[in-house]
Amino acid sequence: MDIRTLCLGVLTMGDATGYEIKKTFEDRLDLIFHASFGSIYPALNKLTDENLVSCREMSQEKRPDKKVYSITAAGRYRFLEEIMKKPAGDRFRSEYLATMMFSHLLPASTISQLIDERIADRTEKIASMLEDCPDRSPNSEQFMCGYGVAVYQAEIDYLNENRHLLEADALIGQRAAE
Amino acid sequence: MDIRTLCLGVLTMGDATGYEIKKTFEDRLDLIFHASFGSIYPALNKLTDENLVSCREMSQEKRPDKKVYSITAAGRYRFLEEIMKKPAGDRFRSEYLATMMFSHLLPASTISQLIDERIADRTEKIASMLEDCPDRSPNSEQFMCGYGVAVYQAEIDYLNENRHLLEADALIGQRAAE
DNA sequence: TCCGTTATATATCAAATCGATATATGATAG
DNA sequence: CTATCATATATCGATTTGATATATAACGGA
Repeated sequence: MDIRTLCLGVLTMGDATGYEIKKTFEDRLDLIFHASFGSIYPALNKLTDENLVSCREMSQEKRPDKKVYSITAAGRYRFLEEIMKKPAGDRFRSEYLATMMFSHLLPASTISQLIDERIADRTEKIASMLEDCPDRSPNSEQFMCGYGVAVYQAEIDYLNENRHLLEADALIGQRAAE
Repeated sequence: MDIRTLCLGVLTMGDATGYEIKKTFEDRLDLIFHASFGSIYPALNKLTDENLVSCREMSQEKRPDKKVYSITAAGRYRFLEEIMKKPAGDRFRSEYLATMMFSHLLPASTISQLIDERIADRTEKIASMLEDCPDRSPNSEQFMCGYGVAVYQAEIDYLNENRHLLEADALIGQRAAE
């Protein structure tokens, strides 16, 4: 499954421009699947070439022109083929956790600050998820929203209960450095 | 922070071959930072060119020759510089969750099976984490291990409590298709 | 008023990274 | 006897990132 496939998926939910697809990735899918402009625009061009989406250009007043994409019947079929495949394993990259892994090399104050910031960030993300995801949404979106909240809340709880492990390490490092 | 930096990080914990570094990523860092052979070997070559690591070749009986890498003083300094920087945001990609997002397009049996498999996988991962991460480990490793267990357990709990949301969607999709 | 930032919108490109493949040997399991 | 797994390194096409460029309008603060 690549970004082309995910663009098809977003388009099954309704027509959209490349910009709007990026917004959807940012707002609702970043927890699931990260994608940048540099991959979305080329993906849409290729999908258009393959007749999996159609594109109509619209000129706008007071806004740049835009290209609105619609998924075609062939596109829907292709998307179904793709999501029938066994999903590959998750791929995760967190510079934050990588930093924490080496907390014993950093000053205690830096570690504490990073943890505070993380908790604040996760708290914010939970709030915006709960706001954007009311009862009206389809079940799958509610599920995803709840999933995000559950995981982020687990992270917050864990940080609050175990931050002393890292803060102790950092203190030791600091003393050794003195 | 790139894979070169993380290789330096792994080498602060002791000398290792490229293969062993890959193992470390798989066994203990996959939750944190994904990396493949295709990026690790070139990373080590470049680090060697920059004198951030040194390399000694060792011929072995009954095993292929290997190259053991050690971090240099310059490497340690560079690594510290890198982890002092503000960490970039997490980058996540889960084909599994992407599939779940469109569960209403799939047969109910497929969804149920995927959820069962996910729970089994997470349960296994927790078990192996608890096994590999006893008290002897330094605080930061215990912290990471606990973090993984907490997040995976939250996922399992959430799936058990909310799988009906997706399974209901899939049933509806199935009826509509009939 | 002027200036910086944010939002809308598309496009491109070097650099980073993935994942598959190739090569070689020994051990272990079925 | 054969298949698979573990050790070990290397390469390469394809994918993806993240930064940058371009253009216009709105909005708020100094």
